[in-house]
Amino acid sequence: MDIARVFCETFNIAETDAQKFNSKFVHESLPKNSYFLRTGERCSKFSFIASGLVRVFAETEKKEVTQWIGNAGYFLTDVSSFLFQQPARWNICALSETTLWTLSYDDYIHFEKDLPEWNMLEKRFVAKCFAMMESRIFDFISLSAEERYAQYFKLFPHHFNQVPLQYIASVLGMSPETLSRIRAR
Amino acid sequence: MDIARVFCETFNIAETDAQKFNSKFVHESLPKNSYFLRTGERCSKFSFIASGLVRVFAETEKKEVTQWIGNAGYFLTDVSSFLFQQPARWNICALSETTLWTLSYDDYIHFEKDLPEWNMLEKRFVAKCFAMMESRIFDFISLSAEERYAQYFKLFPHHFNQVPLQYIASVLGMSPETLSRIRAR
DNA sequence: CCTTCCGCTTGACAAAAATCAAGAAAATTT
DNA sequence: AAATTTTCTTGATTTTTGTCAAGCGGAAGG
Repeated sequence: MDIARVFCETFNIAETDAQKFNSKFVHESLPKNSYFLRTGERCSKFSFIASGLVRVFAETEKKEVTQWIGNAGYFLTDVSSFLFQQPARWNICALSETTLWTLSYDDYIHFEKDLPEWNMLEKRFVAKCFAMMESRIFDFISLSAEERYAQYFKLFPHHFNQVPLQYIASVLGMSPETLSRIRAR
Repeated sequence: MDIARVFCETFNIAETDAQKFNSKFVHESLPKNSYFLRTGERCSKFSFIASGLVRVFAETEKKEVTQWIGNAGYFLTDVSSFLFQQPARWNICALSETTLWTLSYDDYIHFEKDLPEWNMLEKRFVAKCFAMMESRIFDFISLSAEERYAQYFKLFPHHFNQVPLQYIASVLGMSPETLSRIRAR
């Protein structure tokens, strides 16, 4: 998997420009059930998921809440924790053997200093994350549980044979039983 | 209201740096019920709400969905439409007489070209927007309707005597009747 | 000042979803 | 392969929420 290619497509820049970033992303392996990040830590990685699946979740007094399932082709980090070096809100744990291309925070800081266009690329990246979240909120306030399931199934059909359904239920904001019944139809 | 001061606090920069941005933000008045933006347009403004209230909403086949209520102290734009010059998703309409400080897209482009730190400021701004959305999604999947109401009331108590409750209900993802009943307790 | 419109509340009922509990199915470990 | 754990499904019940309809009250406009 070629990070430069991914950068081209994600940030809409020329392949020659994207090549520059390639070298600082190092290959990393994340065994199943191992943690990429834990709540309270400072996130020091900005990674691209080359293969595998990860679960982003938080613990509350009552229950464990899954915020997102990440699969190959997505970038992975705790945005707020990484950018502002704050304590992380999320746990991030591998659901299966996962491989990453990882930029360390130190190398990231050098990009920020040395590459004038870097901040613009980052801005575009974060703006796209924002747009995803905006759409998700719109789905929560405008769609029924069943419509939200249909939406998710259209976007991530491959999750359904690889991710425990209870986690998907949590992402969709419903109980596992409700998801099971919706699927039965 | 001093835009430079707001920039200092929002982006965590020195007041002298912030002064530079001041001049390009022009004062603008938005009468009650007039539109800042309509779905499908290209958003050409990045504004700061000096006073008043606006409603960000979209039409669906079934109903009108209010995504957000903006009040004094917040920035106002359709992030995706402004940054990527795409057709806007949102309608934005003044709920009351509103005053803004507005940066035009043309001046914004000049900032992007001329000020090396501009993209970093923007990145921070968008990252904060992202963090807000992330929290809101977490609330949707982890809290009950009543807890979500309590949360909203804590954050925006002043909305409740100025914004029609049906709009707040929509922001919270519930029917006006349900909000009314939750409030009755 | 009166009328009209809009927003809010309330009640009755229907629909959707959560909860609790039991058992089946699948995956993992031994 | 058997045992154990985890995950998923299903049923019964309760709780929550949505829908429809009626009525109240205040604001806006004639």
